[in-house]
Amino acid sequence: MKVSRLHNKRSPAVCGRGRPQDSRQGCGATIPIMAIQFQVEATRGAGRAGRLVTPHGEIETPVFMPVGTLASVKGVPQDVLEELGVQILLGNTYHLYLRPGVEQVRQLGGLHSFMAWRRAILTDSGGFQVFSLSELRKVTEDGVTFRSHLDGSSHFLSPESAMDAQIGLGADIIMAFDECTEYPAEPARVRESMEMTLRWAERSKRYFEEHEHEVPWERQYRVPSTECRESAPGSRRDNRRDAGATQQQIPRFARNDKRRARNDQPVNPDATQALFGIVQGGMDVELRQQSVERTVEIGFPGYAIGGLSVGEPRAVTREIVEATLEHLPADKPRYLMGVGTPEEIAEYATLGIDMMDCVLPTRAARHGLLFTSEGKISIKQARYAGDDGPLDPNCACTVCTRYSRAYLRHLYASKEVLAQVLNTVHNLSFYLDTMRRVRHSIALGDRASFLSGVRSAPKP
RNA sequence: GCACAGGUGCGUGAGCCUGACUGAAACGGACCGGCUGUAACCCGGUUUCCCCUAGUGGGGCGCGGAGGUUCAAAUCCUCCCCUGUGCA
Repeated sequence: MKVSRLHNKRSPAVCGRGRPQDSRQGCGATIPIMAIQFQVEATRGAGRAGRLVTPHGEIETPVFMPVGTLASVKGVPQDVLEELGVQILLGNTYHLYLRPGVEQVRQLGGLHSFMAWRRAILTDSGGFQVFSLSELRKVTEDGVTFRSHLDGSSHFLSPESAMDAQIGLGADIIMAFDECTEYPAEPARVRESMEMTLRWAERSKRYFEEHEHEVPWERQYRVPSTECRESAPGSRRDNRRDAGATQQQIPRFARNDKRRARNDQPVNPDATQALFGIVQGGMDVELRQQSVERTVEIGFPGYAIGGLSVGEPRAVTREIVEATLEHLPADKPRYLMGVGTPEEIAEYATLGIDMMDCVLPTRAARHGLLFTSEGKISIKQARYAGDDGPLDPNCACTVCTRYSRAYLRHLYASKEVLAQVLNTVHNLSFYLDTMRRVRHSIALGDRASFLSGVRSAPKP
C-alpha cells in the first residue's frame, strides 16, 4: 500500500499497455532513478517500526536478515525461506567473487536471477573478511590482498573493486568497503582503522555513483511493477496460460522464461541499488560519534554499525550500539551488523535498530543448538533421545508442529542432512517470529505503551 | 590332528621385523561444551588406569594368559588359551 503511493508519485499511470522493451523507458522515462525509500511508521520509546522499499520488494522493519553467504542460506531452499517470511537475504561479496565469480553471476542476470530469489538482497562488501580472514590477508591504504582460502591464490579487494563486484552481483543494498577493526585494539590503531574506513567510504561512494547504472537487472528482469500489471491484464502470463502449456510441456528455455515471469514480487525497473555506509570506531564512544558524523557527512541512504560482536563483552556491545544510535539520523535505516541472539535482536530493535543479520541461527542450527521460547536447547544431548514432545511447544513452525525432539536428536546424531535443514528452518522461524513480535509491539506505538500501564486495557 | 594368519584402550586399528621418545598413533562411537556482517555438516574437551603431590613432578599396574631374556618388552623367547582360514 505504501509502495503504491510511492509509485504513483513517481510513475504516473503511463505504464500500462504496449510497454516498450526497455523498462527504463517504459515506466520510468520521466522518472529519476530511485534507490531506496524508508519511512518510520510507528515508534515506541526508541524503537521504530518502519518500511523499507527496495527494488525487489518492501521490507517491514525492524527486520532480521538471514545470511546466505554463498548465495544460499545453508540447508534451506528459497521457497521455504519465502514461506518463513524472509524479506531480505544477505550475500557475501568476497565469497561470491571467489566462487562462482562476479562476472559469472552478472552474466546470469545478477544474484536474484542466479539464485532464484525474487525478494531483496543485501551484500556485504568483504569488509568482515578483512577481520575474519586476518591470517590470510594484508591491508594497505589501497585495499586488501587476500590469499584465497580455497586455493591459495591471491586477490585484491579495494573500495572500488568491492563496489564493482557488488554492482555486478546486483543486490538491492550494498555495503561500503570497510575495515572491521579487531578487538581488542590499541586506541591509536582503532582511530587509524576508523579513519581508513572513512576514506574507503568516500571512495566507495564515488565509485558507486559513477557505476551504479551497471546493475545487471534491467536486461534480465522484465516483470512489470504492480501497477503496470494491474493495468495490463493481457500480460505474458495470461498468454501462456491461454496456450495451455503445462510445466512439463514447455521447453526448457521457455520454462525459464515462465519462471521469471512468475515472479510476482515486482522489480521496480526505475530503481537501482542503494549503498550503505558503515560506522566503525571500536569500543570508543567518542570515536563512534566521530565516525557517525563523518560518515553521515559523506551521505548514504542508510547506515550500518559495524565492528561489533567481535569478541567484546555483551555489555560493551550494547553500550556502543546505544551511543552510536544516538547520533545516527532518524530518517535513515540503521543496520546493526552481525548481531545476535534472539534476546539481543529483540533488545536492539527496541533501541532503534532497523536491520540486523547474524549467522548464529543458521550456524548454531547446523551444530545442534536450537533457540526456543524456553531458552536454548542442545538437541545433541542424550536426554532428548526419548523425548517425543515438540522442540518448542510455543512455536508454530513446520518443524515444531510436526517432529519430536527425539526425532530431531536422532537426525542430528545420525548426521542426516535433514537435521541441518529442520534445525535451520526452526531457528530462522524463531528469529523471524521474534522480530515480528517486536515489530508488532512497536507498531502499537507509544499509545500502546501508555495503555500497557493500565491493567485491563480493553482491546480496540 | 597339522599348517598358516591373528588376539592392543568403548569400536576399528597403527606400533611388533629394527626393545628405550607409548598410558599407547589415527579414525570412529558415546557423552559434554562452544558457536554473533560464515575459511564453520565446524571447533574444543572427556571417554584413555590407579596412588602420592598445592603444583612441577614421582610411583605402580597395563597391549589374550603364564613364565623367561634384558638396565629397559605391546615389541624378543617358551608354553598355554581363544578366533579365522586352508589341508587332512
